[in-house]
Amino acid sequence: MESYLPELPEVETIRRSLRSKLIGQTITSVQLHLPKIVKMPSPEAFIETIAGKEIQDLDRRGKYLLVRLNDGLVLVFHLRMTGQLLYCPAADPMAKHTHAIFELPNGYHLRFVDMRQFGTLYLVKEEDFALIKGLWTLGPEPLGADFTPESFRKSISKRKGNLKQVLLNQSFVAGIGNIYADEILFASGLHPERPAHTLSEEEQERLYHSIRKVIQAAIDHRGTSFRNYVDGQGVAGGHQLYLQVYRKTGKPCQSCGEYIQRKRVAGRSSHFCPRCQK
DNA sequence: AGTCAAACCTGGGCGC
DNA sequence: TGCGCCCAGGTTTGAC
Repeated sequence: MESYLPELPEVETIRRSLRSKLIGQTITSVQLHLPKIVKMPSPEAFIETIAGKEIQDLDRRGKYLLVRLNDGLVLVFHLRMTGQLLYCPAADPMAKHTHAIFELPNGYHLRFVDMRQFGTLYLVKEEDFALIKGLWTLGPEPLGADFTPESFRKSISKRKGNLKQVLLNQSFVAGIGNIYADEILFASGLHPERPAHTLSEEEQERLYHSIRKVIQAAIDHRGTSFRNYVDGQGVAGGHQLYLQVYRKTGKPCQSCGEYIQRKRVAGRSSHFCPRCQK
């Protein structure tokens, strides 16, 4: 079945694929088949408030997708592990695990599908973003202008814990999950268990540039697909062809030929080259 | 306060 | 062939 992790590059790919389709359309109504996915407001208020609202823009912060509506309202999606957003004709057969259906006036649907039911929806005013703690406490966008080598060095030198933990911490930098954390650490030649505060200036610099390089490359490749993940228009990503360590346990390192190892770090499976990453 | 594990879920993959 | 078990993973929550 669908298997992928929606990290920043995947959510950005979904945003880009849906933006021109949705802007200017009015949400006629919403069918909520699994009410618990709506965290704010109540499912009843959610259904009532969203009807008749016009989609003005699609934005993204970290792994959150922000659908900006009129009246200052924002429909916020977090896809967690298996959430999908599909834009399709209303007549298309309903996929299993379709939990919310947004009906559009052009005869299309925007459907939220999520096998594991972890994904969450919110409908809030922009001024109430602070009510969504995970969104409010997000760190800088890795490709944003305020994520600079200087701010990065300052921030990471103060962090306790190892590099894997720090990269997965959304308040340190937004949007990195398990796949890209491992790929970033390989690209920078740093071991996932390396304490963050022990990096030399040169290593800090390398890590900073690897974060930007890996995330940008994954966006350029339209995200990473395992099995049959597709974006909002049914197009698969291509970055899985470029992965160096994630799910490559026992395969030779592309750089030195040593076998890629897997180890549990920070409660997550971590893949790395024991020779290249120090 | 800071670290860690459990909880939420389903389906794939494994051993027997 | 099929059953039962374990695992994946982001984030929040609760325990020590």
